[in-house]
Amino acid sequence: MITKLLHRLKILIVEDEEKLSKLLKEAISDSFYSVSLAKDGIDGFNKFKTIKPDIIITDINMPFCDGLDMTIKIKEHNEDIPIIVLSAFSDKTKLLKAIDIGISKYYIKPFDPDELISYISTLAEKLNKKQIINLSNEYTFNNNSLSLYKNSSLVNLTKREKEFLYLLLQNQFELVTNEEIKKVLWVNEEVSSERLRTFIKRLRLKTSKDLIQNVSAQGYLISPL
Amino acid sequence: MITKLLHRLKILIVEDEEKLSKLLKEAISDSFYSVSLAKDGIDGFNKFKTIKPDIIITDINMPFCDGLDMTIKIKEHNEDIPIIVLSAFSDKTKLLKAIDIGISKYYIKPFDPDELISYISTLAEKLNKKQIINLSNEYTFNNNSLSLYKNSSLVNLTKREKEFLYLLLQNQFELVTNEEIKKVLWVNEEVSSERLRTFIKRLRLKTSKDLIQNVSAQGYLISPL
DNA sequence: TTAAATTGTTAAAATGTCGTTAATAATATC
DNA sequence: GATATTATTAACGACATTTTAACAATTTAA
Repeated sequence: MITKLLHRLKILIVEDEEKLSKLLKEAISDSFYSVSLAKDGIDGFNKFKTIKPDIIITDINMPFCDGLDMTIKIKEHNEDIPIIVLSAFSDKTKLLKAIDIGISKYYIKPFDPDELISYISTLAEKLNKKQIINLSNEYTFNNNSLSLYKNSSLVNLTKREKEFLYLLLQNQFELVTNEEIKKVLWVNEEVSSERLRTFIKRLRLKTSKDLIQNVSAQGYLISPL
Repeated sequence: MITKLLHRLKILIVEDEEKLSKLLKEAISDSFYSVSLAKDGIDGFNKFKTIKPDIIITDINMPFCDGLDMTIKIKEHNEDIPIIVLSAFSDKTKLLKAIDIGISKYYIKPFDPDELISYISTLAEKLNKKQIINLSNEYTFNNNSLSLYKNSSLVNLTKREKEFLYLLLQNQFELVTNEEIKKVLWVNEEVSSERLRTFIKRLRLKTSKDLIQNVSAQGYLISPL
C-alpha cells in the first residue's frame, strides 16, 4: 500500500501585539505548518488573498482595521475556511458577533497556547482527511478512501486501479514513469509493458479516454481541474 | 406520503417565565411539532429523559436549577441533540460557556419569536432529512426506527438486515469493506464469505437486485437518490 | 412441541478480473 | 516522408469472486 502524502498547511496569524504573534509563530511552526504574520485586518485580508492560507488565527480587537470586519470579509470570500479568534475578556459582544458569522473556535486571553496548538492539529487532521480532488467536471477523487466518483456516483475500481490513480495524484501534473508505475503497482514482479498497457486501457474504459494522459515512451500523468 | 413515515417532532421548552413559555408554546405548536414545558433545569432534565424531545429550547438563567447546568448534563447524555439557548443581555459569560458545550443557536432577549420559529423549521427539515433517506424511487429508509419502506409500505427485515442497511447508510456513497461488514454484523464471530453472500442474496430477494451495489473483492455500498 | 421464519452450507452458473496475443493507430527519429 | 518504436484497441482464456438455487440446521413464536 502507498503511504500518504500530507501537504504542509499554511497558517495566517493576524495579531497587532508583536510579542504574542512571534510567540505563536514559534510555537506553531514546524515541518507540518508554515506560518505567516499580519499586523492588522487590512494586512490580514491582503495576505489571505495572496497566500491562501488553510487556517486563520486572528485577534478580534486591533487598533487599525478590526479582526471582526476582516473575518466578515474573509468569510464572504471563503465560507469554509476555519478561523480561530483570539479575544480579550472585555470583548464579549464582538466575540458573539464573530461566533454568529461562523468562526470555528475562540480563545479568551490569557489562554494556554498548548490548547490552541492541539486544536490546530485536530483541525489539520480533518483538513488532510477531506482531500477531495476535482479531476475534471465529471470526475472527483477522494484521497482518503481512494475512490473515484463520476458525477457523485462511485466508479467501480479495483484496488490496483485505485492505487494507480492515487500514485498519479501524488505527482499531479508531473510525469510518472512506466518503471515507477510497475514498481509501485506490482511489487517485486516482472511486468511486461503490455500488461501495463491493458491495465490502463481497462481503467480508461471504466472512466474516460482523456482522464489519464500518456507521454510516449516515458509514462503517464494526470492533470486535475 | 413520506410525511406518514415521519414522527411528529417533540420540542421541550425550559423557561421559568410562564408568560414567555406559554407564548412560545402557542407560537410553535402545530401539526408538525408537539411542545412540552418545563419550569427549571431539574424539571427540564427529567422531561428530557422521559419525553425524549428532538429539540430543546432553554432559558440560561433561571432561579432554581440553571439552564447551563442542565445543558451540560443533557449533552453528556446525548451529544447530538440541538439545544437553543435564550439568554439575557447580561449573561454573556454563561452564554459563551454554553456555546463551548455546543449549543446550536442562541437568542438574546428581547428577541423576535419569528426568527426562532423559522430557525426551528430549518432545524426540523435537517432532522427529517437525517431521519428519512430516499434510497430510490421506490425505497425509503427510516434511520430512527431502522425500517425500510417500499412505496410507503413496510418491508419485513430481520435485525441484522436493518443493521446492515444502517451501516451502509452511515457510509452512503462509500464502499464498506467485507471485513467491516462482518465485524459489525457478526461481532466476534468467524464468518465465511459465503455466509455474507447468502445474507446479501436474501436481502436482495426481499428488496431489489440493485439497491445494494457490489465492488468485487472489496465490499458493498449504497447510493441513495 | 410443532410450524414458520431465520440462518448456514454447498455446488453450479454467471460475472468480473487480469494476463496474453495480435491487429491497428499514433508518435518519434532519422 | 519512411521506418522503427510505442500506444491503443479488441479478442481469448485462466482464474477469482459473485450470484443463484437447493438443501440442512437453527432459532423463534404459536
